[in-house]
Amino acid sequence: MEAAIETNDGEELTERQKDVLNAVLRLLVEEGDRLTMTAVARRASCSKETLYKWFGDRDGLLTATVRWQASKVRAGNYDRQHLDATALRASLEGFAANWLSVISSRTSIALNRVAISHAGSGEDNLGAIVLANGRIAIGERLKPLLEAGRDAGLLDFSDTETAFRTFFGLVGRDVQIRLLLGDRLELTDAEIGQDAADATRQFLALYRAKTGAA
Amino acid sequence: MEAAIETNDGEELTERQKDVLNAVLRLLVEEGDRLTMTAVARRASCSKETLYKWFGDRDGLLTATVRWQASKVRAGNYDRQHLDATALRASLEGFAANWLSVISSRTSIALNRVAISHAGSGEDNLGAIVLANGRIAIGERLKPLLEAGRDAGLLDFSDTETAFRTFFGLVGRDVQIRLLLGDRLELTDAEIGQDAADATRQFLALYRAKTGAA
DNA sequence: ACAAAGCCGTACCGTACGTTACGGTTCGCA
DNA sequence: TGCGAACCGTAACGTACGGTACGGCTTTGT
Repeated sequence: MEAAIETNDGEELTERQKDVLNAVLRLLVEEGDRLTMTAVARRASCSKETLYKWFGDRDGLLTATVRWQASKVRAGNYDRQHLDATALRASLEGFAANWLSVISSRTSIALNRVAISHAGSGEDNLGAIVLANGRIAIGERLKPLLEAGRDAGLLDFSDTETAFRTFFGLVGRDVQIRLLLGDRLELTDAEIGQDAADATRQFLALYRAKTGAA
Repeated sequence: MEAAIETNDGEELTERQKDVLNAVLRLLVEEGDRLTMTAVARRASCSKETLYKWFGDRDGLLTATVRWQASKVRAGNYDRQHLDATALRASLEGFAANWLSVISSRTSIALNRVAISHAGSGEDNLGAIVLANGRIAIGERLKPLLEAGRDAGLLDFSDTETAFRTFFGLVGRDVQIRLLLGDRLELTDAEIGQDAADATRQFLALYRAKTGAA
């Protein structure tokens, strides 16, 4: 029940197809889920016939778009050999800041909205894809860091998943739900950095090993 | 920019109208946002003409439904005169458990989904209503408790809003976004109680006054 | 150079659904 | 008892949009 099942793609797309999906992304940000196939065709300067040939139907187009965006976001894992308290803190802050900028981006908000809409309308895997490339992907990337921190004697926890979920909560707090519900909430880079630092400080206060260094 | 603006209602509804809105709620849970006016009329055993006379149009019906549910959920504030460490912890756990059962209820998930969908589709206040009666309402009810805890020397923080958002994050973590995206995640009462206790313990670890009691 | 394939733009089709209209029935009230 | 208002059930209307068909243009391969 982990990632990799829903992430097998983003490639085998021609440049033209990527252009089309980028147009869908822009349209999704502007119009939300009410985008029409006609609007997509006009924006992407392609025919509807081509859309249907390439992506099957409307859901196929949305699915391809979500996968395409996911493949663009996928970042490298933070695995370093030398981990001290300073490096751990910096890495955690990096994760937190990155996550906050992702969830507060217009693209992420739009994609989560459409995925949530579809999750409410019967059988659909858009939600699973977004989940696999959001919440789950960040978890898979962060957990090795947490365990490395524990191996280095810097952190103390028994269950990695639980520790990760705490970090997730401390970082995200109410940001995502507020944005999804339409709350105006412009996060500047400075605020993101501050929030990331605060969340990291709180996380370390909860999970720093008693015998660890400062 | 606080509540009370979007909450002026839930009343001046006849019993028959409440029945209709309850039917909408049930239908919303079953069908999601794709519910049709015809389906509502059939389920509620009323005519479409009546629906339009009472609620104006489809959006009016949804808005009335969201307000009606909000008016049902509104709970009393936790204000007690005698607050010691034990009572504070119990109250926080109560808030946390209550919040977790709300956001994991099928009704809340359905309503948040439709509100989020509409927030993505142009001008709409469904999101604002849900926000005002969810995230903001719980904040308004919890903040007095936090400040009472501070006044009693049990808690230490400078900004109430920030402290509340931390508590919010520790309690909710990834639960709401996972449920909204369609993740199967059945929370039993026992798990909710456990999670509420854990979140409260972590919150107190972060915000307990240095000079306070155990 | 020419045929075949791919694609653009547009017109077209079918359906679902929001909204309105209307005949028939019930209920409150004088 | 009779009248009007409210309401139910259903039929009908108009539109928006997903999906398809087709004529013409461009590219590719031989």
